[in-house]
Amino acid sequence: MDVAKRAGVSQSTVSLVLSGKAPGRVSTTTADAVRAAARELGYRPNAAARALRSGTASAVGLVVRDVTHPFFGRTLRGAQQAARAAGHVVVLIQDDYSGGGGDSAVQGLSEGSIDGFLFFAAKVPRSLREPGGRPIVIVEYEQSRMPFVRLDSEGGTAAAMAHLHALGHARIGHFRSSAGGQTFDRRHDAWAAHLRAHGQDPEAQVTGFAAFDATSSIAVAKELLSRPDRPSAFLCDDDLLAAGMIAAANELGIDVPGEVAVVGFDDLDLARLTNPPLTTVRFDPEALGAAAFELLHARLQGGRPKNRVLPSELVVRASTAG
Amino acid sequence: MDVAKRAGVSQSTVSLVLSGKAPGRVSTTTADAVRAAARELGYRPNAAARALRSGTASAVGLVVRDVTHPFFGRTLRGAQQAARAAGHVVVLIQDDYSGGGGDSAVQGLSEGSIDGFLFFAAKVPRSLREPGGRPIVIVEYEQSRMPFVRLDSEGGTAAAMAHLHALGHARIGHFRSSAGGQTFDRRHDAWAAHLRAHGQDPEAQVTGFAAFDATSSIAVAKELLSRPDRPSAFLCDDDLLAAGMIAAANELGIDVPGEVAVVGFDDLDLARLTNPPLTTVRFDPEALGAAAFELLHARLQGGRPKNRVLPSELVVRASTAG
DNA sequence: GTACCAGCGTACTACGTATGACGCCGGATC
DNA sequence: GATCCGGCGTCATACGTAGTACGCTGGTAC
Repeated sequence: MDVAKRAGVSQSTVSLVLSGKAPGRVSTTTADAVRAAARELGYRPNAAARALRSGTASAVGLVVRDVTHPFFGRTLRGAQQAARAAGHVVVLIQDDYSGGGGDSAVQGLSEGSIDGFLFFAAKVPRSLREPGGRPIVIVEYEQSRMPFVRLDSEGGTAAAMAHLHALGHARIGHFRSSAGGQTFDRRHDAWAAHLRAHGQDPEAQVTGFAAFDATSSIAVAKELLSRPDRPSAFLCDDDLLAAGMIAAANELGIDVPGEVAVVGFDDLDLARLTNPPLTTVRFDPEALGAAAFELLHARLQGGRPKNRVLPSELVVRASTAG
Repeated sequence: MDVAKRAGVSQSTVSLVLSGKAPGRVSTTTADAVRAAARELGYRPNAAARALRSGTASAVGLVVRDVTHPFFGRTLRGAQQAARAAGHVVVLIQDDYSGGGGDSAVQGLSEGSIDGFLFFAAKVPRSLREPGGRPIVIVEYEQSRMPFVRLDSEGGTAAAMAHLHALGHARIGHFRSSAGGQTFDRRHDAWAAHLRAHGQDPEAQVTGFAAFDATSSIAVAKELLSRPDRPSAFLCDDDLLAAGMIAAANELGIDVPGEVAVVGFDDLDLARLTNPPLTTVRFDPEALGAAAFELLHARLQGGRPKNRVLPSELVVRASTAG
């Protein structure tokens, strides 16, 4: 090792100094000399060798099915900031972990170069195993077998429903995501619970499914808005769906919120761009990402961290008020 | 190594078989036995050891300043598909490579665990160096020092301007991205070139800058739309800006496209959700990502690949027509 | 029968780092 | 003066793989 030669010490000493284990083992003078030599030579430790020897790569993978959803970028950002503070790196892996097997990217990285995984998941297959014994923390999905961090969709839904209720809406439809997954099941359950608590039969309400894209959401929304028993308000599983519904209402000449009120979820940037702007249930994705990393980090240290549920906030705009 | 023991061969033989170098060195019978043993034991080669020994990690990093932009996810998807076909993995790194130095994630990964980098860049600092001698391919930025892949913004802008011209628009404003960078400079230059070619002075047109978020774009758009010398059409650097302008027009009671026509770039999903839907210049981000990976891969093989410029397509919707 | 060869497989080393075991040295203790 | 001890460093090894050089076996050619 060149750095060792230049500093006039052994390779072991260099390793001790640069990995921060110097105190009590190496004098300040020597440590400074090593650091100076390393800087002058532009030395960078080899990550592969370090990972091989130490068994830890100081890197965690964030696995996501679709990186495109705007909500996700902010989750990543939160995880990344938390990771950086702990001296780790987050690498993002786009992968449809279909069944926890195969030669997916996750499997490819699971041995040696990644310490653990954050699964950003609408739904997690029952068959998911911790690949190569690497710990996993699930983001936005709850199950008994694995640690998780998720959003309080129940609370958010309850707040949105209470808001609509206070505006006089009794029959409220549910425009659901066809993506499936716990997130949306929770919203649907909380929606149904509210209706039942106010003497309505959820089964009798107008509901429909659409995907998170304009073509699908507008087409389905048009159909829902054309029903003879159209409700006076719709809870939409996501701002993208809500935007689709508003676009459909505009096309059909239905006034929002006069004839139909619309509520979304997530408070995407898009929520301010629709006409009218969207009332929506906001979450804090950065906090979600940070909490997820912290759980994983605790597990890597051998701990047994507690699962977390993060709160929501209702943002009222013109699609329900005025 | 357990696999070797189980198959009754040496570790060397296992390595030969599993890395595909068996033909001519190992008999089919032995090779099959090794593969069977590996499968039964659920053996996964250690990526760190492999990277250390071979000097290549079969992984490339895609570095991006902000993963949130919808356009980006699709670029990643394209790169990932191309990489998978070549037996590589793409990891995504969110990093503001501010000056090519520091203890950024890029630097942290540059030695040993990543073979090369794709820089998805609005702008690339002059000081950017290939970290640790790892090759870089720039995405959507052109300079003489490094290989690049970019979109034909000139051609796209020319098509959009020709379209507006054919509809009778002579004075055309430019709603510009404050993000800066070559992409937008090219669009601005092509916009100016068109105007000059038709006897207009670009300097005399209405222009303004905004960021890619609703707050900024709507506020600036309102100001532009309120100018006494408001043009009959606006070219917007991005669909997000265009959506902001449409939202602002709606708020101000200005009819789109009757009083002002709006054109965006990228054909984001959002482009179908605005009211009216957006005429926009579409690119193929998947192709961009794939081309970028292919250039990097060629460089890793020691080649000197040619830079590439990918074509555009004008998508006409209601924000300019009828 | 000797020499050679092709086919098949193995021993061994290197990659660059982390770390446990050990060694040296000067000062303090009795 | 012999012993011990704390402070400071170094030696040597191991991590799991790739690849080079070598060795064995049985058949073929002379």
